[in-house]
Amino acid sequence: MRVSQANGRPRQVLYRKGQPCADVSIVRNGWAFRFAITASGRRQILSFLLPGDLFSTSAVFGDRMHFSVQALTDVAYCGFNREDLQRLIFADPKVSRTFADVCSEQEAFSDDRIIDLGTRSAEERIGRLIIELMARLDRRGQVHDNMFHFPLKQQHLADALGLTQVHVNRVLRRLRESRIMELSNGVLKIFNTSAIRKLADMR
Amino acid sequence: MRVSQANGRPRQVLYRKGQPCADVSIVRNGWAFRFAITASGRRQILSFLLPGDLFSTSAVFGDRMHFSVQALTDVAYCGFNREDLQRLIFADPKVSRTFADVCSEQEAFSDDRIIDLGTRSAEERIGRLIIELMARLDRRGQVHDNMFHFPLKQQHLADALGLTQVHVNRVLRRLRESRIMELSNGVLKIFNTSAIRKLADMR
DNA sequence: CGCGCGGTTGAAGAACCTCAATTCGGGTGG
DNA sequence: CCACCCGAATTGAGGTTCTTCAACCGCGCG
Repeated sequence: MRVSQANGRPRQVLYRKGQPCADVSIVRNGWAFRFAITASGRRQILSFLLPGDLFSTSAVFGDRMHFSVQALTDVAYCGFNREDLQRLIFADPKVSRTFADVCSEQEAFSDDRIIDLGTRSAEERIGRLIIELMARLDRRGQVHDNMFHFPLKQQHLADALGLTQVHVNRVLRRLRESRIMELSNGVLKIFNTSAIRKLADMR
Repeated sequence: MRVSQANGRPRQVLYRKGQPCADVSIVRNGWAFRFAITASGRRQILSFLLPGDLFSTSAVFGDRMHFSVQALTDVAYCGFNREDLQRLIFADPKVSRTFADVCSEQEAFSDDRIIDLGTRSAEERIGRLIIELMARLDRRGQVHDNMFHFPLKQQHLADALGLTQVHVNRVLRRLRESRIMELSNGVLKIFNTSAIRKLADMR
C-alpha cells in the first residue's frame, strides 16, 4: 500500500473543496475540521477530526470532496492510495464490515448534528458538542480528571453550532458562573458532570 | 435475492428507531421521511424519501437504525434480504462503485442540510428545500410546468427546517404575496424560478 | 352536526444577532 | 525593557428573527 505523510500548521488548509486528490487522508495527530463557506460568506464547520479520523468516508470512492479541511492545531496526517485502499477494504469481508460500520457511524453523527441545529437551544448545542468531543477524546485516552486540551476558539464553536461568537461567549460565561464547566487557555474543565449531561440530554 | 413487499398509509410509521430488521428497505412509490424525536419531544425530520431511495445506506450493513421512518402519502416499499444484497453489491466492482456513489451523495445531502440549518434564514431554508425536492422530482419526471405534487404540510417543513409551523406559514405567505411560489392543496407552483433560485443560492 | 386537522392571523416575548468599544495576553521589533 | 500589535475574549446597547400562546376559520368526514 502506497502511503504518503504530511504535516499542517494551525489554520492551514489541508484540503480545498472540489480539488482532485489521489489519496485518502486520515488524521494521525492533532485536530482539524471539515467546513464549507456559503455564497454569503458564512462558514459552517461540518465536523471535527481527531487522530484516527478519515477526512471523509466518501473519499474512499471519489477523488474530490464537497468541503474543505483546515488544521486547528499542529497536525500530522497521511494519505493512502485510493485504489490500494479499496482493494484492502473489499478483499476482506471483515475489513469491509469495519469500514461499513465507520460509514454508518458517520451517518449517525451527521444526523445528530442536524437534530442539534434543528431543535436545540444554544446552551444545549454547546453542552452536547462538549460531551461528544469529550467522549471521542476519552476513547483516545486524552481526558484526565474531567479535563482536556481543547483547541477550539469561541469562533469555531459558533461556526459549528450555527451561533455567533458573541453569543457563544455569553453562554460560556453562564456555564462558568454556574460552575458547570470552564474553557480557558485551550483547556476545558468540567466541574459538574451531571449538570452538563442533563443540559445535553433534555430540555 | 429474497425480496419482500409492503405498503403504508399516510402517517403510518414504517420503521421504528432501534428495531432490528433483516431487510434493507427501499421506497418504490410515494413519499416518506426519516425522523427522530428528541428527549424534549420535538421532532426533527432528517430527510425526505422519494421513489427509489433507500431508507438508509447504513441499513445495508447494520440491522438497526438510529431514526424512524414515517409515510407521508400512500407508500409502496420493498425489503431486500441484507445478506443477499451485500453479496450483490460486493460481488461486482461496478455495483460496489454505484453503491459507494450513493453513500457519498447521502453524505453531501446531510452536510447541505447542516449548512442550511447552521447558516441560513427561514426564507433561504424553505427556498432551498423546495429547490432540492423539485430537482429530485424532476429526475423522476414528476415536475410539469414548474408545478408538482407536494404532500408536505407546513408542520413537516417546520420540523425539517428547524422552524415553527407558524413561522413557516408566514414565510409562505410572503413568498405567495411576492408571486414567487404558491403551495396549496398539496400542489406546489413556482411562478418565478429565478427569484427562488436567487433566494436559495445567496444572501 | 360536530370534530379534527391544517391553515391563518395577532400580540407579546424570548433567543439570538449586529455593531461597536474595551480588555487581555502573548509575541515582536525598536 | 518597553511600546506596539494582533488575535481572541468580553461586555453593552439596541435590533431582528423567530417563537409562543391563543384564537379563529375552512373543510372533509364520520
